[in-house]
Amino acid sequence: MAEGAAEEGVLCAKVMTDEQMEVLRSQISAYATICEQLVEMHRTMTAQQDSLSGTRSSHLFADQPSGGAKISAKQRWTPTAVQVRILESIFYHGNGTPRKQRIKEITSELSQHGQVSETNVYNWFQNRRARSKRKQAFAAPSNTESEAEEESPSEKKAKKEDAFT
Amino acid sequence: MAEGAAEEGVLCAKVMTDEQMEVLRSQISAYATICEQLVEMHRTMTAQQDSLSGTRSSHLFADQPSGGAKISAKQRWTPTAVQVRILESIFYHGNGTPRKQRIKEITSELSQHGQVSETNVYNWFQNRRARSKRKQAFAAPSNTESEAEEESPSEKKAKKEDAFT
DNA sequence: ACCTTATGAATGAATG
DNA sequence: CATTCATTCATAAGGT
Repeated sequence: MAEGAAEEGVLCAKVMTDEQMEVLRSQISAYATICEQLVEMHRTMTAQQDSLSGTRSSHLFADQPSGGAKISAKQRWTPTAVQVRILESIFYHGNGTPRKQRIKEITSELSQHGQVSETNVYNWFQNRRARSKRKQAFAAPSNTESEAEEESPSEKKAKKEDAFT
Repeated sequence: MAEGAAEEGVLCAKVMTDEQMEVLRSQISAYATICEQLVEMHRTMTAQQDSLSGTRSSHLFADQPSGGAKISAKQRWTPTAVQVRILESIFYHGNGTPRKQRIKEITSELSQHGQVSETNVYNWFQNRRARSKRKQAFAAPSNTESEAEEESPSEKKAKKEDAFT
């Protein structure tokens, strides 16, 4: 499983090659896909079971009861795993500037996997971009060009670039 | 599970910081955990549904007997006493909102007393401020008494307001 | 050893 | 957009 690779990277060194990176990347991707499928499968089966015994015990990972009797519900939107995946994928795809129309489309698509509003989507992209940028700021304040190494007090640490959540 | 056991002493040019590693690590861990739970759940339901056929399809992906998703290592940054003192002092000094540049300076200084990243510092101030504010919510509803602004730099205990419920 | 508390980190939403 | 706020989650620390 993925643990092997992860552990390897840590135990042996603090660095990763592009290849290793790719491996991890695809592994995570695989997990994501599998999870989606499982969720779907589970949903179906749960629906079936409900007809018989109404045994519901799925509050594992923020699968909010759509349209359920949420009395003291959370006020804050929490995207489901599937939704995050979709959003991430869109974000990653390069469409960094979702227009009004685009937002609607995305919202529409996400609605199939849970309650969501256009504002949610909008905020999500805003936050995503901002945080991505901030990480870069933290990460690379130094010049990208290979110039004279300044007298750094310590090793160049803190390069926080988001993976691909 | 130990599939990446080949790349041992690879000299890597492309590096990954501990933060990045941690992100990946937790992501994989999260997916692994979710997958396990889903598999388990699915298994249970399948067993329920057709207790006669006993359809087991849970070995689709990875069904490992051992505690697989246990990838843990360094997880959370914990400031040293000295670092806390410095941070506390800076916070007390009035710089309520440290800018990027300021963060870097502080990080630099703290680095002399232990490993820190700018993200750590950033988070620290965020939390510190939030917490400080929350504390006053109880202390001063509308009293005319002296309003306590801060605590002593190195002494900031007394945080027992569980709010309600 | 478990339970509680403190606190670092993540993130949706708000504000400028 | 850039920052900030508020809430929440996860986990290290500490008490019983």
